[in-house]
Amino acid sequence: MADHVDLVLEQWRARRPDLDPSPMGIIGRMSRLSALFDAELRRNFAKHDLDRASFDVLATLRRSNAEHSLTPAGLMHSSMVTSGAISQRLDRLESRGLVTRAPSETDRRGVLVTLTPEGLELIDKVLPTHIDTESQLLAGLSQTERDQLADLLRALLESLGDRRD
Amino acid sequence: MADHVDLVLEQWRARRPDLDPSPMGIIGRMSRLSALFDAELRRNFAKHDLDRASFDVLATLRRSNAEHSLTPAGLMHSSMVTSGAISQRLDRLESRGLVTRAPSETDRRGVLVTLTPEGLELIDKVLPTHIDTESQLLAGLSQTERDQLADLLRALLESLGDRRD
DNA sequence: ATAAAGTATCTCAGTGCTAAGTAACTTTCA
DNA sequence: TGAAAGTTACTTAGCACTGAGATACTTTAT
Repeated sequence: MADHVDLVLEQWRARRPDLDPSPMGIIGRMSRLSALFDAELRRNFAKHDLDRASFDVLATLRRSNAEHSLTPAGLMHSSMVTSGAISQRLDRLESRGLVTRAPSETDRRGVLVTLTPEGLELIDKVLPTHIDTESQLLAGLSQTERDQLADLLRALLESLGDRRD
Repeated sequence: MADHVDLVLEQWRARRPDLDPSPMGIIGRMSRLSALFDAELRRNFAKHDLDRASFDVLATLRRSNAEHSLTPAGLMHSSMVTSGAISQRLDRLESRGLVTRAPSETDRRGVLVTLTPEGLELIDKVLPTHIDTESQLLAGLSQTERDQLADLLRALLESLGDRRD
């Protein structure tokens, strides 16, 4: 069995036999899988008039605490995008009435972002379809394989400094 | 041991115990790893006055055949971006003198993209540093773990229809 | 008390992508 | 042969992100 990356590796070994392209066997595959996942998840978001960026923010607020609230900095750390991107995402969500921004009560620089009832309703509607979509994307692996894969990915993330906070 | 995604899974189980978030244990981790990989690889490309998009095109041409040539459609399939993105990437590379575009001899709609000597020199200089960077990103896994991971990712890609062509 | 350093958020110009549409050409098939 | 369908590459508007910088506030250190 062979996928597209196997072809790429073969080509490199033919053209540049002096280099060892094996790291691409992991990083190249991860990159292709991410692109495939993104395309499929985007299709589902579009059905609900959402995009990945908005979904990420709504979902992060939904799971954060019982009040469904978080600071922009908290959203930034969870999403791995810059502060500018968060500001713009919040502008869009706020103008659609899905989140509110309120001044922090303890820090006058700070802002508290909270899901509105409309935001809560939307994310609770989309979430099950999102998990279904993800589940279908993984349907080609057995439960054992999925567990092994999750463990290896966790080990890799930890080795790169990814922590709980 | 726990990474950021373990926290996310715990939060979902607390807020929505009716849903099974386990698919995120794979798809969420893949997404975080891709973001970390991208950031690190970009740092290396920038040292050589390149970006990921340009590197992808140059590398695909470099490994494709002895003439280092390919059609825009071939580049598109390999890169998983739209035809418009390829046109724009080629505009940039052509204006920097790293590739040429010539009319196809067999199909008057077609174009043949070829590395210039400057393009070849650049990609051959960057390639070893790129592989080094990738190798360091994977240094936290043993060789056995890397092989297991590559096999699982290949199986997943194949189940999603990724083929050699 | 105050200066310096640090933090939180936002703004904006520049960049590269997608989606949709166009134009030119090739293939299929009645 | 000729019309319809398919392919190839390109153009453009719109979008979301980054990186740099600005502003306002808080913490630290003297």
